[in-house]
Amino acid sequence: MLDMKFVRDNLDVVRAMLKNRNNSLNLDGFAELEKKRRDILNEADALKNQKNSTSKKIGELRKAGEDTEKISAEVRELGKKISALDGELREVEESLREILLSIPNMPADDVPIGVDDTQNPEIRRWGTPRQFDFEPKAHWDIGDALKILDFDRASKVTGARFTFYRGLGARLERACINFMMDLHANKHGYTEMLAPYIVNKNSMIGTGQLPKFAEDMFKLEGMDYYLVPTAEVPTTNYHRDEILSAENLPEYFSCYTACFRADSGAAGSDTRGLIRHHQFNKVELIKFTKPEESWAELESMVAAAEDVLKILEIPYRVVLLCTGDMSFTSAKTYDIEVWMPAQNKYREISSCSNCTDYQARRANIKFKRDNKSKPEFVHTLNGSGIAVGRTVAAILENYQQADGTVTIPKALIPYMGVEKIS
RNA sequence: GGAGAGGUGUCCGAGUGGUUUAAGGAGCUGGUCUUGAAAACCAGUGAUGUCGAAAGGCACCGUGGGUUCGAAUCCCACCUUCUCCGCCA
Repeated sequence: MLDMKFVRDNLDVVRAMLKNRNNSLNLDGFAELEKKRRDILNEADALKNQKNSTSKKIGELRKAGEDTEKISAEVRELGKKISALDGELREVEESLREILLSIPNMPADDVPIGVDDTQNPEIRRWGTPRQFDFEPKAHWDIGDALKILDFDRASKVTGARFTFYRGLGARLERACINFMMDLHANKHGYTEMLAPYIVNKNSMIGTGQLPKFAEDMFKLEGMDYYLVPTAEVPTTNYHRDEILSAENLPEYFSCYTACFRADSGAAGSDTRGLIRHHQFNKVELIKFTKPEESWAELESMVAAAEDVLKILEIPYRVVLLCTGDMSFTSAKTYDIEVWMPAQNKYREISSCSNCTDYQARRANIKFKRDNKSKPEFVHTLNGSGIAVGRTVAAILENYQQADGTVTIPKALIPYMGVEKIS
């Protein structure tokens, strides 16, 4: 969330930001509420001060054997006033917090203002889309023909938007996970992590999924537990309510999890294939950095994610998300879009964001520059490194052959044990 | 799942109702000594959050309630850690 003082002193700036993000949140009344909070707080604190010193006096009087009945009654009255004020304060603070939790992060200055994904500038392209001398098939048709993806049985066993991988299809998914985890650990300096797939409510608030996006999540019945929508949630919350020391920053983690998204709003698009599922695999990259380092760290995080596609030799492009297309917690996001021959277009396969101090403030993650200095909020970054199911889809489409077989990218052959799927 | 024992500041650790503005260590900062360092000694510091221009105030001893003029200390609930037992991939 944003700093309350910042919102108070920059209401117009925040309002303009909301507009750029297509966010309809109304901030009327915020300033009044914030003032009310301080008024109540000051009044309550003054009364508490009076109460504390009087109570101390009672102790002394008792020791001296004097009667304290009258003065005790006075303090009792004070106590009543104080608890009334405290109750009022709690309500005001809850309302303020609710508002603050609903305000998205401030986009960085170099993020273009735009309405939707048609206004995301392309930053760079890598690789040349292959020229096919036959009509390239969609990955779901390839997967079906090779009997390595089974959507029909998944819908019987569970429902729509799930899949079974089988045989070399299952192995290809697993090979991609292992290849990505090894790459980030060995080459890019990330500490490997395996995290819980279930997190509590405070974690979901910490990274910004709650309270606003509850309908996108799978919640466990009768508990305040949620299936993780991304490894960003457990891994960023790893340091929730902690004060880190500067010498350990920046800290890099890579974490594979299955990801679970209810995504009810997205029904209707990408109904076929691996692109939009309720459960998918993803290798996530997370960084905790000092504020002054986070922009450079974002660039190197995108580079690490791009490296996956470079080594797999699949064409892609990088776009910078405009204000209207950015996620709630992000100050700046690059998407990597992979080339999908059958659809003849680039499709999102990674999203790398600098959340600046926005999540750190929600999750209370700080660091100290040295022993004497005051704690400051860290900056948190997260990025897909990369989405595994979509990588498999991209491999199937980009590496398909005229005879219906799929060759395996060189880097994955050691993980697969075979050179093609037939 | 059952039984027992715990959760105190950066760390160790004392503290069962009123100089606790949290003892005492360790640590950290400065100094003395030393060629330099260590050790020793002296002094300082003592978590974090919040309101305030500042002085200063308020909150905070796992979390949330309660009792009391006054709670780290008493009561209740919850969370969590450890030990033992049971079950189990």
